[in-house]
Amino acid sequence: MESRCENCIIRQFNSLRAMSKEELKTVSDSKTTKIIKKGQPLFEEGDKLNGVYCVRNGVSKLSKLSANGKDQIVKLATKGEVLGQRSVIAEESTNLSAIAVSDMEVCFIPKESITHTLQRNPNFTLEVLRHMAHDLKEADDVIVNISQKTVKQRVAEAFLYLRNNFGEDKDGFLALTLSREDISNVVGTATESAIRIISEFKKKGLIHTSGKKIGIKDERKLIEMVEGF
Amino acid sequence: MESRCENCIIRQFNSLRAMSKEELKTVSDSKTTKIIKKGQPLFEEGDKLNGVYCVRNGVSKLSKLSANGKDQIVKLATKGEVLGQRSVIAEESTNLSAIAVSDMEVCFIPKESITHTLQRNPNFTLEVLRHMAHDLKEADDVIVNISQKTVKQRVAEAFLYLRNNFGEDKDGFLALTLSREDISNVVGTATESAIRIISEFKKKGLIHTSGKKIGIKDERKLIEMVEGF
DNA sequence: ATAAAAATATGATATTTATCAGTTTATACC
DNA sequence: GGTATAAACTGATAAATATCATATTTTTAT
Repeated sequence: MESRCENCIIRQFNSLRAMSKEELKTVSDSKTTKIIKKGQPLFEEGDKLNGVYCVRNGVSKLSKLSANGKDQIVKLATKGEVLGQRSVIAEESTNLSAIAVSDMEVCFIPKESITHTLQRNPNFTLEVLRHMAHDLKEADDVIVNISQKTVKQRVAEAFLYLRNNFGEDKDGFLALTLSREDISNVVGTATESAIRIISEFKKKGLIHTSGKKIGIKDERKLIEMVEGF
Repeated sequence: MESRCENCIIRQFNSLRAMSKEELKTVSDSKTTKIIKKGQPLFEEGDKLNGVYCVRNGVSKLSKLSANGKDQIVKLATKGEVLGQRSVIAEESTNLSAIAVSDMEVCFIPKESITHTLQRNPNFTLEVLRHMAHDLKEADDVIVNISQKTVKQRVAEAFLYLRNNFGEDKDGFLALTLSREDISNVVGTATESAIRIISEFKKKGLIHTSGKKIGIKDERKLIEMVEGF
């Protein structure tokens, strides 16, 4: 199931699309495809990365460990996203861990092909820059959300975010199933608090659950809650 | 007091140093120098920016208004930093307001000279990318801090940050004096809470104050507090 | 299929933080 | 220099959230 980057559709969603044919060929020749099982790390905080990971399938959480031993999930990355770029560009060890929250298929691209292109192809560099500018804006939004919204609002927002970005299955449950602990780490709260709020939402008919699966039942009310009614 | 970018030392601290002589000349010919009084905005959230601001002197807060009417300060930018880059690069209106917290001298550089260079000079683009990668890392740290540390820890950290980045005056007060409200907006808490904590720190001998000026008295204990003792 | 382990759930309580109301102190303006 | 205005401060209280203890359910491994 080895395939060429030149034919990979995923590329259309990320900065690799700004590469020239030859550059892409080099990348394709040097890349290796990996299967990462749910729960396994792509890399861990502090690692020196020798390349970047292009996500072909599945979802990874990007998180950072705090002094008190809790993880904070900073971003959920899916198909098309390139992980580890920041570290390779800044030439420093990574500040985040990347752990699969579903089975993943990723391509590892050694940093040389990336840095080489960064130094020569301004279109590519600019494209990477645009993506990073977008990430930075999102990070600003997260900061404001965490500091100004209540835990309840943030949980509601997380569910809407999960549906908008990962969709639903046939039964109306969020396609990406996270553990309660992961949810609390996205939201930035204690696991028990997240669980309590999930129970409350369920009681109020905003969501329905089945095991760890969660489905959105009353989108309007969730949106109202996020906006502060 | 009109001067040329070619001779400006500030440039050494930011991505403009990666520009060629000719590019720098173009920038210099098109730039305008502005004096911004404390409290005045460079730009406001939602503005479409026609260029970037290179800070020659003074400090600006970058903040975002939340739904409940409180500002969250995301970053404090000083000498050498270039503001508005993200917006110009992504070609979208800015997500942050920039307001002077001390008198400032800035150079406004029309976006054309920036985008033109971005498309042609990969060194420059890469340099901008490196700076943005750094900002993104810092933003991640802020997210983790806000969500995992107590308000007390964050206030302590803010004081240490202010000293490390802006220094002290002859009397041992933080060189950058922020209002209590600004401090609370950096920390992400209610103004009264910040004030209460400042009083407490003073009582415990961790800091000393004079009017709105604050000085660090016991650095070790502040550091211990940040780390959770 | 069953035991063991892990995740989810709930209650009781403690702690942290926000809010509201009011006072004092500093700052700006005529 | 004196008054108006805003900022800083303090207390009382309410609300939000974390923590600890424990029960229940689900998952995993044998």
